[in-house]
Amino acid sequence: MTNAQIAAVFEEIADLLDFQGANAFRVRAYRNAARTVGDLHETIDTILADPNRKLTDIDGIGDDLAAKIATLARTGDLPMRQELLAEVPESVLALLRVPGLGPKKAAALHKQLKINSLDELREACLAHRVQELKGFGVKTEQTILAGLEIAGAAQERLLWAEADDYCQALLTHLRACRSLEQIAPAGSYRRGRDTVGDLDILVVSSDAGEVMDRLGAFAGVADVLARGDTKMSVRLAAGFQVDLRVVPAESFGAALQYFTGSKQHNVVLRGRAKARGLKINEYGVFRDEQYIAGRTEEEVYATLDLPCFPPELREARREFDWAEAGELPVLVEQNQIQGDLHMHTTATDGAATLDEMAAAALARGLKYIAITDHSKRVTMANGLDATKLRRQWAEIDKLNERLKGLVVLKGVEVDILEKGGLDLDDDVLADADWVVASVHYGQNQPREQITKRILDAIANPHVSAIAHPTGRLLNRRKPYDVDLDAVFQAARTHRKLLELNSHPQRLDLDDVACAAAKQHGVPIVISTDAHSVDGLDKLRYGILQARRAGLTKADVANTRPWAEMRKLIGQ
DNA sequence: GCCGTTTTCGGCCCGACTGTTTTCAGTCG
Repeated sequence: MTNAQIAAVFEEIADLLDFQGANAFRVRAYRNAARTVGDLHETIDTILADPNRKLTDIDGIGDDLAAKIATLARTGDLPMRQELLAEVPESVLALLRVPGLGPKKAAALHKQLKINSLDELREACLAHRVQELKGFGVKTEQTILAGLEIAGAAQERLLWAEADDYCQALLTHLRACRSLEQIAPAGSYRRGRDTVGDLDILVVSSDAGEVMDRLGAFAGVADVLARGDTKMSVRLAAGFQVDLRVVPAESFGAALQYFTGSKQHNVVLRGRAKARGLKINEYGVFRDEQYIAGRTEEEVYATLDLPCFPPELREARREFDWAEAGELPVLVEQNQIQGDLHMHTTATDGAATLDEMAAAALARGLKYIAITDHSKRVTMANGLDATKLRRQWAEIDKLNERLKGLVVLKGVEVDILEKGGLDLDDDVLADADWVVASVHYGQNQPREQITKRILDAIANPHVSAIAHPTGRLLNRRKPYDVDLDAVFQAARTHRKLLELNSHPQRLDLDDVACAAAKQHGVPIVISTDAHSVDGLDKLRYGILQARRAGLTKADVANTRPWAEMRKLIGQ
Protein backbone atom coordinates (compact mmCIF):
# COMPACT_ATOMS: atom_id res chain seq x y z
CA MET A 1 0.00 0.00 0.00
CA THR A 2 1.15 3.54 -0.63
CA ASN A 3 1.54 6.01 2.22
CA ALA A 4 -1.57 7.84 1.02
CA GLN A 5 -3.62 4.63 1.10
CA ILE A 6 -2.45 3.82 4.63
CA ALA A 7 -3.30 7.37 5.68
CA ALA A 8 -6.79 6.99 4.18
CA VAL A 9 -7.41 3.82 6.20
CA PHE A 10 -6.41 5.57 9.44
CA GLU A 11 -8.68 8.50 8.60
CA GLU A 12 -11.55 6.11 8.01
CA ILE A 13 -10.86 4.34 11.30
CA ALA A 14 -10.80 7.71 13.06
CA ASP A 15 -14.20 8.55 11.56
CA LEU A 16 -15.60 5.19 12.59
CA LEU A 17 -14.26 5.52 16.14
CA ASP A 18 -15.54 9.07 16.34
CA PHE A 19 -18.95 7.82 15.34
CA GLN A 20 -18.85 5.21 18.08
CA GLY A 21 -18.05 7.88 20.63
CA ALA A 22 -14.59 6.50 21.31
CA ASN A 23 -12.07 8.36 23.44
CA ALA A 24 -11.31 11.59 21.60
CA PHE A 25 -7.58 11.26 22.17
CA ARG A 26 -7.56 7.79 20.72
CA VAL A 27 -9.30 9.18 17.65
CA ARG A 28 -6.74 11.94 17.53
CA ALA A 29 -3.93 9.40 17.59
CA TYR A 30 -5.33 7.84 14.40
CA ARG A 31 -5.79 11.20 12.73
CA ASN A 32 -2.27 12.23 13.66
CA ALA A 33 -0.91 8.96 12.33
CA ALA A 34 -2.80 9.49 9.05
CA ARG A 35 -1.25 12.90 8.66
CA THR A 36 2.21 11.75 9.68
CA VAL A 37 2.23 8.84 7.25
CA GLY A 38 0.82 11.03 4.48
CA ASP A 39 3.58 13.59 5.03
CA LEU A 40 6.49 11.12 5.21
CA HIS A 41 9.49 11.77 3.01
CA GLU A 42 9.79 8.14 1.99
CA THR A 43 7.55 5.17 1.53
CA ILE A 44 6.56 2.94 4.43
CA ASP A 45 7.91 0.01 2.41
CA THR A 46 11.35 1.63 2.35
CA ILE A 47 11.39 1.96 6.14
CA LEU A 48 10.06 -1.58 6.67
CA ALA A 49 12.74 -2.97 4.37
CA ASP A 50 15.52 -1.41 6.43
CA PRO A 51 16.46 -3.65 9.37
CA ASN A 52 18.09 -0.73 11.17
CA ARG A 53 14.94 1.30 11.37
CA LYS A 54 11.69 1.10 13.29
CA LEU A 55 8.33 2.67 12.58
CA THR A 56 8.08 3.54 16.29
CA ASP A 57 10.91 6.02 15.78
CA ILE A 58 8.34 8.17 14.01
CA ASP A 59 6.75 10.69 16.34
CA GLY A 60 3.20 9.68 17.24
CA ILE A 61 3.62 6.06 16.13
CA GLY A 62 3.72 3.63 19.05
CA ASP A 63 3.83 -0.14 19.13
CA ASP A 64 0.17 -0.55 18.24
CA LEU A 65 0.10 1.78 15.25
CA ALA A 66 3.45 0.46 14.01
CA ALA A 67 2.00 -3.06 13.96
CA LYS A 68 -1.12 -1.83 12.16
CA ILE A 69 0.96 -0.03 9.55
CA ALA A 70 3.02 -3.17 8.96
CA THR A 71 -0.15 -5.24 8.60
CA LEU A 72 -1.60 -2.74 6.14
CA ALA A 73 1.59 -2.72 4.10
CA ARG A 74 1.65 -6.52 4.02
CA THR A 75 -2.02 -7.41 3.57
CA GLY A 76 -3.68 -4.22 2.36
CA ASP A 77 -6.25 -4.27 5.15
CA LEU A 78 -6.75 -4.44 8.91
CA PRO A 79 -8.92 -6.82 10.92
CA MET A 80 -9.81 -3.86 13.15
CA ARG A 81 -11.18 -1.93 10.20
CA GLN A 82 -13.37 -4.86 9.17
CA GLU A 83 -14.66 -5.22 12.72
CA LEU A 84 -15.53 -1.54 12.87
CA LEU A 85 -17.27 -1.68 9.51
CA ALA A 86 -19.31 -4.62 10.75
CA GLU A 87 -20.58 -2.42 13.58
CA VAL A 88 -20.99 0.84 11.67
CA PRO A 89 -22.05 0.79 8.04
CA GLU A 90 -19.68 2.83 5.89
CA SER A 91 -22.59 4.85 4.51
CA VAL A 92 -23.29 6.53 7.85
CA LEU A 93 -19.88 8.19 7.75
CA ALA A 94 -21.43 10.57 5.25
CA LEU A 95 -23.53 11.93 8.13
CA LEU A 96 -20.39 13.31 9.76
CA ARG A 97 -19.78 15.51 6.74
CA VAL A 98 -23.02 17.43 7.25
CA PRO A 99 -22.17 20.80 8.85
CA GLY A 100 -23.65 20.92 12.32
CA LEU A 101 -23.60 17.13 12.74
CA GLY A 102 -20.83 15.77 14.89
CA PRO A 103 -20.26 12.22 16.10
CA LYS A 104 -22.72 12.43 18.99
CA LYS A 105 -25.70 13.70 17.03
CA ALA A 106 -24.92 11.47 14.05
CA ALA A 107 -24.79 8.43 16.33
CA ALA A 108 -28.11 9.39 17.92
CA LEU A 109 -29.70 9.62 14.47
CA HIS A 110 -28.26 6.28 13.47
CA LYS A 111 -29.19 4.45 16.66
CA GLN A 112 -32.58 5.95 17.43
CA LEU A 113 -33.95 6.60 13.94
CA LYS A 114 -32.00 3.89 12.08
CA ILE A 115 -30.67 6.48 9.64
CA ASN A 116 -27.94 5.09 7.39
CA SER A 117 -27.57 7.62 4.60
CA LEU A 118 -27.98 11.25 3.67
CA ASP A 119 -31.19 10.43 1.79
CA GLU A 120 -32.72 8.78 4.86
CA LEU A 121 -31.65 11.75 6.93
CA ARG A 122 -33.40 14.13 4.58
CA GLU A 123 -36.60 12.07 4.71
CA ALA A 124 -36.51 11.99 8.51
CA CYS A 125 -36.07 15.77 8.66
CA LEU A 126 -38.92 16.36 6.22
CA ALA A 127 -41.16 14.04 8.28
CA HIS A 128 -40.15 16.05 11.39
CA ARG A 129 -38.96 12.93 13.14
CA VAL A 130 -35.57 14.45 13.94
CA GLN A 131 -36.95 17.25 16.12
CA GLU A 132 -38.55 14.66 18.40
CA LEU A 133 -35.22 13.28 19.55
CA LYS A 134 -33.80 14.34 22.89
CA GLY A 135 -31.20 17.04 22.40
CA PHE A 136 -32.63 17.94 19.00
CA GLY A 137 -35.24 20.55 18.18
CA VAL A 138 -36.88 22.42 15.35
CA LYS A 139 -33.81 24.58 14.79
CA THR A 140 -31.47 21.63 14.71
CA GLU A 141 -33.67 19.91 12.15
CA GLN A 142 -33.60 23.00 9.95
CA THR A 143 -29.84 23.32 10.36
CA ILE A 144 -29.42 19.71 9.25
CA LEU A 145 -31.63 20.23 6.21
CA ALA A 146 -29.58 23.27 5.22
CA GLY A 147 -26.39 21.31 5.90
CA LEU A 148 -27.60 18.51 3.62
CA GLU A 149 -27.87 20.97 0.75
CA ILE A 150 -24.28 22.03 1.33
CA ALA A 151 -23.02 18.47 1.67
CA GLY A 152 -24.80 17.63 -1.58
CA ALA A 153 -23.39 20.64 -3.43
CA ALA A 154 -20.02 18.91 -3.93
CA GLN A 155 -18.27 21.25 -1.55
CA GLU A 156 -14.74 21.78 -2.77
CA ARG A 157 -11.93 23.70 -1.21
CA LEU A 158 -11.03 26.81 -3.15
CA LEU A 159 -7.70 27.08 -4.88
CA TRP A 160 -5.44 29.41 -2.94
CA ALA A 161 -5.47 31.86 -5.84
CA GLU A 162 -9.30 31.98 -5.79
CA ALA A 163 -9.35 32.45 -2.04
CA ASP A 164 -6.84 35.25 -2.50
CA ASP A 165 -9.25 37.09 -4.79
CA TYR A 166 -12.06 36.87 -2.20
CA CYS A 167 -9.69 37.75 0.60
CA GLN A 168 -8.34 40.88 -1.03
CA ALA A 169 -11.87 42.02 -1.92
CA LEU A 170 -13.05 41.46 1.66
CA LEU A 171 -10.07 43.26 3.18
CA THR A 172 -10.67 46.26 0.95
CA HIS A 173 -14.38 46.21 1.80
CA LEU A 174 -13.77 46.01 5.57
CA ARG A 175 -11.05 48.66 5.60
CA ALA A 176 -13.77 51.24 4.94
CA CYS A 177 -14.88 50.86 8.59
CA ARG A 178 -14.02 53.97 10.58
CA SER A 179 -13.54 52.00 13.77
CA LEU A 180 -11.07 49.58 12.18
CA GLU A 181 -7.59 49.68 13.74
CA GLN A 182 -5.94 46.46 12.54
CA ILE A 183 -6.96 43.72 10.12
CA ALA A 184 -5.27 40.54 8.94
CA PRO A 185 -6.27 37.26 7.30
CA ALA A 186 -5.33 34.06 9.15
CA GLY A 187 -5.98 30.34 8.74
CA SER A 188 -4.82 28.08 5.94
CA TYR A 189 -4.96 31.05 3.58
CA ARG A 190 -2.19 32.75 5.53
CA ARG A 191 -0.22 29.50 5.71
CA GLY A 192 -0.36 29.38 1.92
CA ARG A 193 -1.96 25.96 1.59
CA ASP A 194 -2.65 25.01 -2.02
CA THR A 195 -6.38 24.96 -1.26
CA VAL A 196 -8.36 26.88 1.32
CA GLY A 197 -11.50 25.61 3.08
CA ASP A 198 -12.64 28.89 4.60
CA LEU A 199 -11.30 32.32 5.35
CA ASP A 200 -10.50 33.69 8.82
CA ILE A 201 -10.20 37.43 9.25
CA LEU A 202 -9.10 39.15 12.44
CA VAL A 203 -9.73 42.75 13.29
CA VAL A 204 -9.08 45.18 16.08
CA SER A 205 -11.89 47.70 16.24
CA SER A 206 -13.49 50.02 18.79
CA ASP A 207 -16.87 49.09 17.31
CA ALA A 208 -17.33 45.39 16.56
CA GLY A 209 -20.91 46.02 15.45
CA GLU A 210 -19.79 48.33 12.68
CA VAL A 211 -17.36 45.75 11.29
CA MET A 212 -19.93 42.94 11.49
CA ASP A 213 -22.57 45.06 9.78
CA ARG A 214 -20.05 45.86 7.09
CA LEU A 215 -19.20 42.17 6.59
CA GLY A 216 -22.91 41.37 6.33
CA ALA A 217 -23.18 44.00 3.59
CA PHE A 218 -20.40 42.45 1.45
CA ALA A 219 -21.88 41.79 -1.99
CA GLY A 220 -21.00 38.09 -2.04
CA VAL A 221 -22.61 37.18 1.30
CA ALA A 222 -25.42 34.61 0.96
CA ASP A 223 -26.20 33.91 4.65
CA VAL A 224 -25.14 34.86 8.13
CA LEU A 225 -24.44 31.59 9.95
CA ALA A 226 -23.70 33.05 13.37
CA ARG A 227 -23.16 36.41 14.98
CA GLY A 228 -22.10 37.06 18.56
CA ASP A 229 -20.23 39.83 20.35
CA THR A 230 -16.79 38.94 19.00
CA LYS A 231 -17.36 36.37 16.27
CA MET A 232 -19.37 36.31 13.09
CA SER A 233 -19.58 33.65 10.37
CA VAL A 234 -21.04 34.16 6.93
CA ARG A 235 -21.30 32.02 3.84
CA LEU A 236 -20.59 33.57 0.47
CA ALA A 237 -22.75 32.72 -2.50
CA ALA A 238 -19.79 30.75 -3.84
CA GLY A 239 -20.24 28.38 -0.87
CA PHE A 240 -17.15 29.72 0.85
CA GLN A 241 -17.33 30.45 4.61
CA VAL A 242 -15.78 33.55 6.14
CA ASP A 243 -15.19 33.84 9.88
CA LEU A 244 -14.60 37.24 11.41
CA ARG A 245 -13.13 37.69 14.89
CA VAL A 246 -12.93 41.00 16.69
CA VAL A 247 -10.18 41.09 19.31
CA PRO A 248 -8.61 43.73 21.57
CA ALA A 249 -5.30 45.22 20.46
CA GLU A 250 -3.36 43.54 23.28
CA SER A 251 -4.61 40.19 21.95
CA PHE A 252 -4.10 40.76 18.24
CA GLY A 253 -0.82 38.83 17.99
CA ALA A 254 -2.14 35.97 20.11
CA ALA A 255 -5.30 35.77 18.03
CA LEU A 256 -3.34 35.95 14.79
CA GLN A 257 -1.11 33.12 15.99
CA TYR A 258 -4.07 31.12 17.22
CA PHE A 259 -6.22 31.46 14.11
CA THR A 260 -3.36 31.02 11.70
CA GLY A 261 -2.82 27.52 13.10
CA SER A 262 -2.39 24.92 11.95
CA LYS A 263 -4.41 23.13 14.54
CA GLN A 264 -1.60 20.63 15.02
CA HIS A 265 1.00 23.38 15.33
CA ASN A 266 -1.12 24.99 18.04
CA VAL A 267 -1.51 21.72 19.90
CA VAL A 268 2.27 21.40 20.08
CA LEU A 269 2.65 25.04 21.07
CA ARG A 270 0.08 24.83 23.86
CA GLY A 271 1.64 21.65 25.13
CA ARG A 272 4.95 23.46 25.40
CA ALA A 273 3.31 26.39 27.15
CA LYS A 274 1.73 24.08 29.67
CA ALA A 275 5.05 22.44 30.42
CA ARG A 276 6.33 25.89 31.37
CA GLY A 277 3.37 26.73 33.53
CA LEU A 278 1.97 29.04 30.88
CA LYS A 279 -1.37 29.10 29.14
CA ILE A 280 -1.89 30.34 25.60
CA ASN A 281 -5.25 31.19 24.13
CA GLU A 282 -6.44 33.66 21.52
CA TYR A 283 -6.25 36.47 24.07
CA GLY A 284 -2.64 36.11 25.02
CA VAL A 285 -0.06 34.21 27.01
CA PHE A 286 -0.89 33.92 30.70
CA ARG A 287 0.94 32.87 33.84
CA ASP A 288 -1.52 32.24 36.66
CA GLU A 289 -4.21 34.28 34.92
CA GLN A 290 -1.69 37.12 34.57
CA TYR A 291 -1.37 38.40 30.99
CA ILE A 292 2.28 38.46 29.90
CA ALA A 293 2.17 38.74 26.09
CA GLY A 294 -0.15 38.87 23.08
CA ARG A 295 0.15 42.15 21.20
CA THR A 296 2.31 40.61 18.44
CA GLU A 297 3.04 37.07 17.28
CA GLU A 298 6.77 37.60 17.92
CA GLU A 299 5.95 38.34 21.56
CA VAL A 300 3.84 35.17 21.88
CA TYR A 301 6.50 32.88 20.43
CA ALA A 302 9.22 34.61 22.44
CA THR A 303 7.57 33.56 25.71
CA LEU A 304 8.39 29.98 24.67
CA ASP A 305 11.87 30.88 23.40
CA LEU A 306 10.70 30.14 19.88
CA PRO A 307 11.22 32.17 16.73
CA CYS A 308 8.19 33.66 15.03
CA PHE A 309 7.78 30.87 12.46
CA PRO A 310 6.88 31.91 8.93
CA PRO A 311 3.19 30.98 8.62
CA GLU A 312 3.98 28.60 5.75
CA LEU A 313 5.94 26.36 8.13
CA ARG A 314 3.30 26.08 10.84
CA GLU A 315 2.16 22.54 10.14
CA ALA A 316 3.78 20.64 13.02
CA ARG A 317 5.99 18.87 10.51
CA ARG A 318 9.59 19.79 11.23
CA GLU A 319 9.49 23.42 12.34
CA PHE A 320 9.88 22.76 16.06
CA ASP A 321 12.87 20.45 15.49
CA TRP A 322 14.46 23.04 13.25
CA ALA A 323 13.91 25.79 15.81
CA GLU A 324 15.40 23.72 18.59
CA ALA A 325 18.49 22.93 16.53
CA GLY A 326 18.77 26.58 15.47
CA GLU A 327 18.29 25.45 11.87
CA LEU A 328 15.09 27.17 10.88
CA PRO A 329 15.49 27.57 7.11
CA VAL A 330 15.58 31.04 5.61
CA LEU A 331 12.80 30.56 3.08
CA VAL A 332 13.12 31.38 -0.59
CA GLU A 333 11.55 34.65 -1.76
CA GLN A 334 10.11 35.62 -5.09
CA ASN A 335 12.61 38.42 -5.72
CA GLN A 336 15.42 35.83 -5.63
CA ILE A 337 14.13 34.09 -8.75
CA GLN A 338 16.29 34.96 -11.76
CA GLY A 339 14.74 32.88 -14.51
CA ASP A 340 11.49 31.23 -15.57
CA LEU A 341 12.08 27.99 -17.42
CA HIS A 342 8.66 26.81 -18.59
CA MET A 343 6.37 28.90 -20.83
CA HIS A 344 4.45 28.73 -24.09
CA THR A 345 3.86 31.06 -27.04
CA THR A 346 1.46 31.37 -29.95
CA ALA A 347 3.62 28.80 -31.73
CA THR A 348 1.59 26.20 -29.77
CA ASP A 349 -1.16 26.88 -27.23
CA GLY A 350 0.08 30.16 -25.74
CA ALA A 351 -1.73 33.47 -26.17
CA ALA A 352 1.33 35.72 -26.54
CA THR A 353 4.10 35.80 -29.14
CA LEU A 354 7.74 35.08 -28.49
CA ASP A 355 8.52 38.84 -28.52
CA GLU A 356 5.66 39.61 -26.15
CA MET A 357 6.71 36.96 -23.66
CA ALA A 358 10.30 38.22 -23.73
CA ALA A 359 9.21 41.83 -23.20
CA ALA A 360 6.96 40.78 -20.31
CA ALA A 361 9.78 38.78 -18.69
CA LEU A 362 12.13 41.74 -19.00
CA ALA A 363 9.51 44.03 -17.45
CA ARG A 364 9.27 41.61 -14.50
CA GLY A 365 13.00 41.78 -13.89
CA LEU A 366 13.83 38.23 -15.01
CA LYS A 367 17.37 37.61 -16.27
CA TYR A 368 16.57 34.57 -18.40
CA ILE A 369 13.60 32.60 -19.67
CA ALA A 370 13.20 29.37 -21.59
CA ILE A 371 10.58 29.09 -24.31
CA THR A 372 9.23 25.56 -23.93
CA ASP A 373 6.44 24.99 -26.41
CA HIS A 374 4.84 21.57 -26.72
CA SER A 375 6.21 18.81 -28.96
CA LYS A 376 4.19 17.27 -31.80
CA ARG A 377 2.45 14.52 -29.81
CA VAL A 378 0.34 17.19 -28.13
CA THR A 379 -1.73 17.67 -31.27
CA MET A 380 -4.47 19.52 -29.42
CA ALA A 381 -1.98 22.26 -28.62
CA ASN A 382 -0.51 22.29 -32.12
CA GLY A 383 2.73 20.74 -30.84
CA LEU A 384 5.93 21.41 -32.80
CA ASP A 385 7.88 18.91 -34.89
CA ALA A 386 11.65 19.18 -35.34
CA THR A 387 11.39 21.53 -38.32
CA LYS A 388 9.00 23.97 -36.66
CA LEU A 389 11.00 23.84 -33.45
CA ARG A 390 14.27 24.68 -35.23
CA ARG A 391 12.48 27.54 -36.98
CA GLN A 392 11.44 28.91 -33.59
CA TRP A 393 14.98 28.54 -32.27
CA ALA A 394 16.29 30.57 -35.21
CA GLU A 395 13.83 33.33 -34.25
CA ILE A 396 15.09 33.13 -30.66
CA ASP A 397 18.68 33.57 -31.88
CA LYS A 398 17.65 36.75 -33.71
CA LEU A 399 15.68 37.98 -30.71
CA ASN A 400 18.68 37.52 -28.42
CA GLU A 401 20.77 39.74 -30.68
CA ARG A 402 18.35 42.61 -30.04
CA LEU A 403 17.67 41.98 -26.35
CA LYS A 404 19.60 43.55 -23.49
CA GLY A 405 19.28 42.34 -19.92
CA LEU A 406 17.43 39.13 -20.77
CA VAL A 407 18.60 35.87 -22.29
CA VAL A 408 15.98 33.75 -24.06
CA LEU A 409 16.83 30.06 -23.99
CA LYS A 410 15.96 27.67 -26.78
CA GLY A 411 13.80 25.13 -25.02
CA VAL A 412 11.02 22.63 -25.51
CA GLU A 413 8.49 20.75 -23.41
CA VAL A 414 8.99 17.33 -24.92
CA ASP A 415 6.31 14.73 -24.36
CA ILE A 416 7.10 11.47 -22.66
CA LEU A 417 5.27 9.09 -25.00
CA GLU A 418 2.74 6.51 -23.81
CA LYS A 419 4.86 3.63 -25.01
CA GLY A 420 7.99 5.16 -23.47
CA GLY A 421 10.66 7.34 -25.05
CA LEU A 422 10.52 10.99 -26.00
CA ASP A 423 8.56 12.75 -28.73
CA LEU A 424 11.65 14.30 -30.38
CA ASP A 425 14.91 12.68 -31.46
CA ASP A 426 18.06 13.08 -29.42
CA ASP A 427 19.83 15.03 -32.19
CA VAL A 428 17.11 17.71 -31.95
CA LEU A 429 17.10 17.78 -28.15
CA ALA A 430 20.90 18.01 -28.18
CA ASP A 431 20.62 21.46 -29.79
CA ALA A 432 18.30 22.83 -27.11
CA ASP A 433 19.52 24.94 -24.18
CA TRP A 434 16.85 23.58 -21.89
CA VAL A 435 14.52 20.58 -22.13
CA VAL A 436 11.59 19.86 -19.84
CA ALA A 437 10.03 16.45 -20.26
CA SER A 438 6.47 15.77 -19.22
CA VAL A 439 3.66 13.24 -19.26
CA HIS A 440 0.38 14.30 -20.84
CA TYR A 441 -0.93 11.00 -22.17
CA GLY A 442 -1.28 7.58 -20.60
CA GLN A 443 -1.74 9.06 -17.14
CA ASN A 444 -3.73 6.08 -15.92
CA GLN A 445 -1.02 3.54 -16.58
CA PRO A 446 0.01 1.24 -13.74
CA ARG A 447 2.69 2.41 -11.35
CA GLU A 448 5.58 0.40 -12.82
CA GLN A 449 4.89 1.52 -16.36
CA ILE A 450 4.45 5.22 -15.76
CA THR A 451 7.39 5.31 -13.35
CA LYS A 452 9.62 3.65 -15.93
CA ARG A 453 8.63 6.20 -18.57
CA ILE A 454 9.65 9.03 -16.27
CA LEU A 455 12.85 7.33 -15.10
CA ASP A 456 13.87 6.79 -18.72
CA ALA A 457 13.24 10.46 -19.46
CA ILE A 458 15.41 11.45 -16.50
CA ALA A 459 18.18 9.21 -17.80
CA ASN A 460 18.14 10.89 -21.23
CA PRO A 461 21.24 13.12 -21.24
CA HIS A 462 19.46 15.98 -23.03
CA VAL A 463 16.60 16.31 -20.56
CA SER A 464 17.08 19.09 -17.99
CA ALA A 465 14.01 18.71 -15.80
CA ILE A 466 10.72 16.86 -15.39
CA ALA A 467 7.73 19.18 -15.53
CA HIS A 468 4.69 18.75 -13.22
CA PRO A 469 6.01 15.33 -12.11
CA THR A 470 2.72 13.90 -10.79
CA GLY A 471 0.25 15.61 -13.10
CA ARG A 472 -2.36 16.36 -10.46
CA LEU A 473 -4.98 19.03 -11.01
CA LEU A 474 -6.41 20.22 -7.71
CA ASN A 475 -10.13 19.40 -7.30
CA ARG A 476 -10.07 17.74 -10.72
CA ARG A 477 -7.52 15.03 -11.28
CA LYS A 478 -5.53 12.78 -9.00
CA PRO A 479 -1.75 12.55 -9.37
CA TYR A 480 -0.61 9.69 -11.54
CA ASP A 481 0.62 6.64 -9.70
CA VAL A 482 4.31 7.35 -9.92
CA ASP A 483 6.98 6.09 -7.51
CA LEU A 484 8.38 9.44 -6.40
CA ASP A 485 11.12 7.86 -4.29
CA ALA A 486 12.51 6.29 -7.46
CA VAL A 487 12.15 9.59 -9.33
CA PHE A 488 14.09 11.44 -6.62
CA GLN A 489 16.89 8.90 -6.64
CA ALA A 490 17.16 8.97 -10.43
CA ALA A 491 17.12 12.76 -10.51
CA ARG A 492 19.91 12.80 -7.94
CA THR A 493 21.95 10.23 -9.90
CA HIS A 494 21.56 11.97 -13.27
CA ARG A 495 21.77 15.52 -11.86
CA LYS A 496 18.35 16.51 -13.10
CA LEU A 497 15.89 19.00 -11.70
CA LEU A 498 12.26 18.56 -10.76
CA GLU A 499 9.70 21.25 -11.41
CA LEU A 500 7.36 22.95 -9.02
CA ASN A 501 4.76 24.18 -11.48
CA SER A 502 3.26 27.48 -10.26
CA HIS A 503 -0.10 27.13 -11.93
CA PRO A 504 -2.59 27.44 -9.04
CA GLN A 505 -4.36 24.26 -10.08
CA ARG A 506 -1.13 22.25 -10.39
CA LEU A 507 1.37 23.30 -7.69
CA ASP A 508 3.10 20.04 -8.45
CA LEU A 509 5.39 18.81 -6.96
CA ASP A 510 3.40 19.75 -3.88
CA ASP A 511 4.90 20.96 -0.60
CA VAL A 512 5.41 17.51 0.88
CA ALA A 513 7.05 16.16 -2.28
CA CYS A 514 9.30 19.22 -2.60
CA ALA A 515 10.50 18.68 0.96
CA ALA A 516 11.20 15.04 0.09
CA ALA A 517 13.12 16.06 -3.03
CA LYS A 518 15.26 18.31 -0.86
CA GLN A 519 15.95 15.38 1.49
CA HIS A 520 17.17 13.45 -1.54
CA GLY A 521 19.42 16.34 -2.60
CA VAL A 522 17.41 17.16 -5.70
CA PRO A 523 17.07 20.88 -6.55
CA ILE A 524 13.66 22.24 -7.49
CA VAL A 525 13.01 24.60 -10.38
CA ILE A 526 9.99 26.84 -9.84
CA SER A 527 8.37 27.69 -13.18
CA THR A 528 5.13 29.33 -14.27
CA ASP A 529 4.13 27.23 -17.29
CA ALA A 530 2.78 30.59 -18.52
CA HIS A 531 0.46 30.44 -21.50
CA SER A 532 0.12 34.24 -21.59
CA VAL A 533 1.89 37.37 -20.41
CA ASP A 534 -0.19 37.40 -17.22
CA GLY A 535 0.74 33.77 -16.65
CA LEU A 536 4.23 34.93 -15.68
CA ASP A 537 2.71 36.45 -12.52
CA LYS A 538 1.67 33.04 -11.22
CA LEU A 539 5.18 32.56 -9.88
CA ARG A 540 4.07 33.70 -6.43
CA TYR A 541 1.83 30.65 -6.04
CA GLY A 542 4.77 28.37 -6.63
CA ILE A 543 6.93 30.35 -4.24
CA LEU A 544 4.35 29.90 -1.46
CA GLN A 545 4.43 26.12 -1.85
CA ALA A 546 8.23 26.08 -1.96
CA ARG A 547 8.23 28.01 1.30
CA ARG A 548 5.81 25.50 2.80
CA ALA A 549 8.31 22.82 1.84
CA GLY A 550 10.98 24.69 3.79
CA LEU A 551 13.02 25.42 0.65
CA THR A 552 15.76 28.05 0.83
CA LYS A 553 17.31 30.10 -1.96
CA ALA A 554 19.96 27.39 -2.39
CA ASP A 555 17.34 24.63 -2.79
CA VAL A 556 15.69 26.41 -5.72
CA ALA A 557 17.81 26.09 -8.82
CA ASN A 558 16.51 29.12 -10.70
CA THR A 559 17.62 31.54 -8.02
CA ARG A 560 21.01 31.13 -9.71
CA PRO A 561 22.29 32.93 -12.82
CA TRP A 562 21.89 30.83 -15.97
CA ALA A 563 25.61 30.02 -16.18
CA GLU A 564 25.46 28.39 -12.73
CA MET A 565 22.24 26.58 -13.57
CA ARG A 566 23.97 24.93 -16.53
CA LYS A 567 26.73 23.66 -14.27
CA LEU A 568 24.20 22.40 -11.74
CA ILE A 569 22.66 20.08 -14.34
CA GLY A 570 26.02 19.25 -15.88
CA GLN A 571 25.23 20.74 -19.27
C1' DG B 1 -3.45 5.37 21.21
C1' DC B 2 0.72 8.04 22.56
C1' DC B 3 3.96 9.55 25.81
C1' DG B 4 7.45 10.87 29.84
C1' DT B 5 12.27 17.64 33.10
C1' DT B 6 4.71 15.68 36.67
C1' DT B 7 7.91 8.93 33.19
C1' DT B 8 4.43 3.21 32.93
C1' DC B 9 -0.54 6.07 34.68
C1' DG B 10 -3.04 9.86 33.80
C1' DG B 11 -2.94 13.25 31.22
C1' DC B 12 -3.70 14.78 26.30
C1' DC B 13 -5.14 22.97 23.75
C1' DC B 14 -8.79 26.13 24.44
C1' DG B 15 -12.76 29.11 23.84
C1' DA B 16 -17.15 31.03 21.06
C1' DC B 17 -21.58 30.17 19.63
C1' DT B 18 -26.00 27.69 19.27
C1' DG B 19 -29.77 25.28 20.78
C1' DT B 20 -32.20 23.18 24.13
C1' DT B 21 -30.80 22.46 28.54
C1' DT B 22 -32.79 25.55 33.38
C1' DT B 23 -26.84 24.88 34.04
C1' DC B 24 -24.86 22.48 29.77
C1' DA B 25 -23.64 19.45 25.66
C1' DG B 26 -22.37 19.47 21.09
C1' DT B 27 -19.98 21.38 17.35
C1' DC B 28 -16.56 24.01 15.30
C1' DG B 29 -12.21 26.01 14.45
